[in-house]
Amino acid sequence: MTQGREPAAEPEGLSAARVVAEAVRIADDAGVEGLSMRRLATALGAGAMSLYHYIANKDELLDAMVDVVFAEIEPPPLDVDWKVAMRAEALSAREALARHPWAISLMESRTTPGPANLRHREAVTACLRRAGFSVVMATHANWLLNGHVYGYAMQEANVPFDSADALADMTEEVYLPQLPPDQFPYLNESATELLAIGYDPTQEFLYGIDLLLDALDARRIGG
Amino acid sequence: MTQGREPAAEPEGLSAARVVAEAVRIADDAGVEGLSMRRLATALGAGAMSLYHYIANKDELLDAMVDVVFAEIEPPPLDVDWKVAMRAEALSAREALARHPWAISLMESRTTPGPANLRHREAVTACLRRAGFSVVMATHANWLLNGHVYGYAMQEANVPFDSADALADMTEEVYLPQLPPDQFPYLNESATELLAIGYDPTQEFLYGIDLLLDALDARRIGG
DNA sequence: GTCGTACAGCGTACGACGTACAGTGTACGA
DNA sequence: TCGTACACTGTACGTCGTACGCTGTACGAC
Repeated sequence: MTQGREPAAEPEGLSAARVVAEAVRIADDAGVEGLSMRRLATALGAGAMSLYHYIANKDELLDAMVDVVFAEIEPPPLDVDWKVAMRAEALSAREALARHPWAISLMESRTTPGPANLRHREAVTACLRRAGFSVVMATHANWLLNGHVYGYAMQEANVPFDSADALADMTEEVYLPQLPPDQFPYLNESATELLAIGYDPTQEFLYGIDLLLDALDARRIGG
Repeated sequence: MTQGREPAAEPEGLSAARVVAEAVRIADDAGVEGLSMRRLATALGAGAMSLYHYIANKDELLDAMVDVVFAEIEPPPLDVDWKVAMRAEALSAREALARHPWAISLMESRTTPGPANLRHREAVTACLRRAGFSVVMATHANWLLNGHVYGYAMQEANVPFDSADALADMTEEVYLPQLPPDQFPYLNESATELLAIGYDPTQEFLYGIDLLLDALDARRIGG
């Protein structure tokens, strides 16, 4: 058996970072349900049990994967207006979640935040506090903005189309027929009109973020 | 073997509704990961494979379970101001998700809405349209309000304490020690201050809903 | 040079899982 | 009396996470 310092043909032998990175890659193109310890090990040119030298169990692996996603979110820049900064942060978060669609479902079940998560939260809180938010108002803002990012990602997952055209086709052929006007007059009307104007749900994210930032700005002092 | 019209000692023999209801009960006190077809069957006094006469597969069961949760959400009452109505609806949704914590993680992965889901969406859309929202503005409102409910539920799942006291204890003993002031000055400050004033994250939901309703009201006409 | 120890990795095995398949007894219409 | 349909089940297969005990190698101490 090939052992010791020559794993197979891989860069440098195993390591926690390499294990987690490969897990992310697999989840990216097969989903979390497609990520098994055996498959992960095979992709790394190793046996399944070797992974347990770097991670305690699969749950810890999932924790680490979520933290990788948090590490990809750009913290809000500190040299611009807070609204511009938080808008950029939210967009970056939305992009990270779009790159790793599995992350949103994992985040729900993970209760202990990883280091990248903490670092990111610190940066966001710093941005808000420096902009004049009180601790309580910054907490409100954090809950609202994060909630928008997560809530949008969840709803987007239920309408999984990458283009407005694809969504339009699907609406016409699948959704609308399920919405007879006598049973669902308002949904039918909405679907019809949105289809006609070439509706693109991507805009919803920005609409919401801007609405939230404006509303928070108005309540920034006082609260 | 006891067969035919006398299952065991259960109400009326199996049925899709009974299977789904029992699945919800099991998930309520053991989580989705504690729900297996064998366990569900045992709880119903049946063999595992009997379930497949009422549901095609486990995925379809999960779809049906999610729809049960939607059925529990009170539609917005039509005889009051739209803000009051939507506030009540959001609260009801938040309560349903709190009763069934597993639902939020399932909703992410389910793409085909069940009948209760559709009925509920129809009622919400009706409420908004009658309040003067255009189709597009109603869509904005829907995304935002739903997003808030889901996003809040997700964040709440990461801070799983039923009382402000329990959260305070945990903050003092576990969270704060992980936030040294030199590394996380702002998070440390926030945790300390929130701890001092007896912060209760439950209020965040209402704060967010009211902010959203006010902001949407201002944009109701035009948009 | 020899040896003890620590480390990295692996093979096997166990008890769960979802579910395909091939039955089984009973009720009921003909 | 019989055929068929129905409600239900036992067994078995392939997969999962992972406990356990084994390997070969590197390296410091002597």
